[in-house]
Amino acid sequence: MEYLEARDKFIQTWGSLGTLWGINKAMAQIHALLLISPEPLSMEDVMEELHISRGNTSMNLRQLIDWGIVYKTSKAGERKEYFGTEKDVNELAKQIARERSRREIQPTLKILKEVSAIEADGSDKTKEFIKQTKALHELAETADSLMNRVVNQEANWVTKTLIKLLK
Amino acid sequence: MEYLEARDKFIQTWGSLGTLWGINKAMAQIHALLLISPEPLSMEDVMEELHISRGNTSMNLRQLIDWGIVYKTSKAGERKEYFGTEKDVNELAKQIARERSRREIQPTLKILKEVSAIEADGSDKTKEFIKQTKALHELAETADSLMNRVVNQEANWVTKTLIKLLK
DNA sequence: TTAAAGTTTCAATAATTTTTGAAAGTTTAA
DNA sequence: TTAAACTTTCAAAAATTATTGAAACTTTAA
Repeated sequence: MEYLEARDKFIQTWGSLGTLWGINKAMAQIHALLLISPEPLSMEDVMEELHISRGNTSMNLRQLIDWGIVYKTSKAGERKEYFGTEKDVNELAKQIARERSRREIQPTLKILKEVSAIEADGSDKTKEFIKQTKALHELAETADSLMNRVVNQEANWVTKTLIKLLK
Repeated sequence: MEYLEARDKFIQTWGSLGTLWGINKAMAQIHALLLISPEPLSMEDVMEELHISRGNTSMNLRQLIDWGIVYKTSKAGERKEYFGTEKDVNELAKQIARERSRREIQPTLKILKEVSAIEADGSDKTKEFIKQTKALHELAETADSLMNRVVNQEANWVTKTLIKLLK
C-alpha cells in the first residue's frame, strides 16, 4: 500500500467511526486530515482534499474548535487562516473525554438523580424503577470518574498503570 | 415528580442518549423500558408503552438480543413470547463494552495497523502519517485493554480500584 | 474609506436513517 | 392437517441529519 491509498483509507475509517460515536462524518474526516498533516491547512486545502463545500468545512472546523481539538493559526504576512490540531494523541483523548463528560455524562447524571428521587409507593414498579435508576446513576458516576482520572494523568500513565496493576 | 412522569423522562433521556452513541432511539428506549419493568414484557406491551409499530419493535428487540442484553422468555401455558433484559447494570456494562470492542475497536485497530505499515519514503508527509497512525493504534489498544480489564472484574472492582488507587 | 480576500450563515436540497404496515412466515393446539 | 396466534421481513414513506452554495458579513491592506 502506498501513501495516498493509506491516507484515504485512514480518513475514511476515521470518518465512519465518527458516525458511530455521534460525531458527523465531515467533522471526523477533517480532524483525521489535520492529524496527519505535517503543517496546518487552510480552508481551501481542506475543501480540496476532502471534496466538501466551503460552508460544510467552515461549520465543522468551528465545531472542532468548540471541542477544543483544533486551533487557528496564521502565517506571517498572509491573510488566510490555517487550521491545526492537537498532535499528541493523549492530549486529544484527554480533551475528548473532558468534553464528552461535560456534554453528555453530566446532564445524564443530573436526570438520573432527579428521576430516581421519586417517592416509593410500595409498588413493584416504583421499587424497580428507583433501584435501577439509582444503580445506573452509580455506574455512570463511577465510569465518569474513572475516565477522568485515567485521562488527567501525564501522557503515559495509562500504560504504566496497566502494566503495574493488571498483569 | 410522580412515577409516570419520571418513567417517561427516563425513557426519553435514555433514548436520545442512545442516538448520541450510535444506537437508535427505539432500541435505546425499548431497553430502558425493559430495564425498569419488574416483569418481562410482550411485544404488544412494548408497542403500546412506546407507541411504536410492530415491525420496529420486532427489529429492535432482535438487535438487542444480538447485542446480548435482552433475552426471550415464555410464560408457562402461553404462546406469546416475553422479553427481559439483564438487570445487573454492571453485567450490562460488561456486555456493552465487550460488544463495542468486538464491533468497533478491533476492526479499527486492524486498519490502523495496516495503514501505519506503509513504507517511509523520507518525506514529511509519510513520516507524520506513520507516526500519528502508530500513536493512535497504541492509544486505541491501551484504551481497549483497560476497558476490558475494568469490565471483566467482579461487580465492584471499579469502585474498589478507584478508592484504592486514585485517591 | 474602499475593495479585495477571506469567513460565516442559513434556507434549500440531498443523503441517510428510521419507522411503518401489510404480507409472508412460523409455531402450536386441536 | 388446519387455522389461529404470533413474529419477521422488507419495500415504501416519513423523519432526521448533513451538505451545498450563494449572499451577508468581517477584516485588513492600500
